[in-house]
Amino acid sequence: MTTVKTPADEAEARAIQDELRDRVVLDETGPLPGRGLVAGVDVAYDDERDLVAAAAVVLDAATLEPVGEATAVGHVSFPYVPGLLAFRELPTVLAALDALTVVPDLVVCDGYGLAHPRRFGLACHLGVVTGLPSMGVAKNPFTFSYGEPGARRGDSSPLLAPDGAVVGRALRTRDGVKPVYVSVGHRVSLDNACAHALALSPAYRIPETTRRADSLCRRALREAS
DNA sequence: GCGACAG
DNA sequence: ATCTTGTCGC
Repeated sequence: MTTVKTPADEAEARAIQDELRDRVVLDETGPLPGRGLVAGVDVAYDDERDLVAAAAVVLDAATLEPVGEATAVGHVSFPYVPGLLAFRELPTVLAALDALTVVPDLVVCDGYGLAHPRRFGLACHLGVVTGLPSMGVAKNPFTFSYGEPGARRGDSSPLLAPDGAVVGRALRTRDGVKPVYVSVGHRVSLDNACAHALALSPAYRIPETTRRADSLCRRALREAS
């Protein structure tokens, strides 16, 4: 059972990120696109009732057919603070991952990995505590900048931190549609992460993994007591 | 000091 | 994230 420490405050949360950051592995390429089992994770909130529902859905990367899924419901343990999203989402996400009966070869997160103020976003955190290769696909550029990529599916451009460092890639998954923002989490190369993101998005802007996880966690939240 | 800011 | 059905268009 993997878990995450719930910080008492924001300062402690940042300290935990600074401590865990060194454990991120960046010199592995990860599973090849279109091969193995890929999990998608997402969460839905009901702040009124103090509830969080997480879902993990595993797809066969070759066919995109689901081979496993699990959910978990918990209580909101941390407020939403940009840069500290992992402390809000991971406790319940890890519970859902633990409930899976299959072990994924890669986990796709709804958010960022290295594209983070301290280079330790949600996907890095998840990867480090589970040991699994992980990556992030976000719907918004957060505080990062990028040049508009070409208009065709598959076109991309570097996602840049304020200091000019490349922290990910703006990737067009559909012709003429706003790109998604891909960054490495743990034990995956940026090239492979982008190839996975593209292979997982044959019909919609968002990868099938997160689309499936999104609908599943919403259903779990509705059905939660 | 102020604003911006993944989900 | 969340409030939310049908509808316009390819």
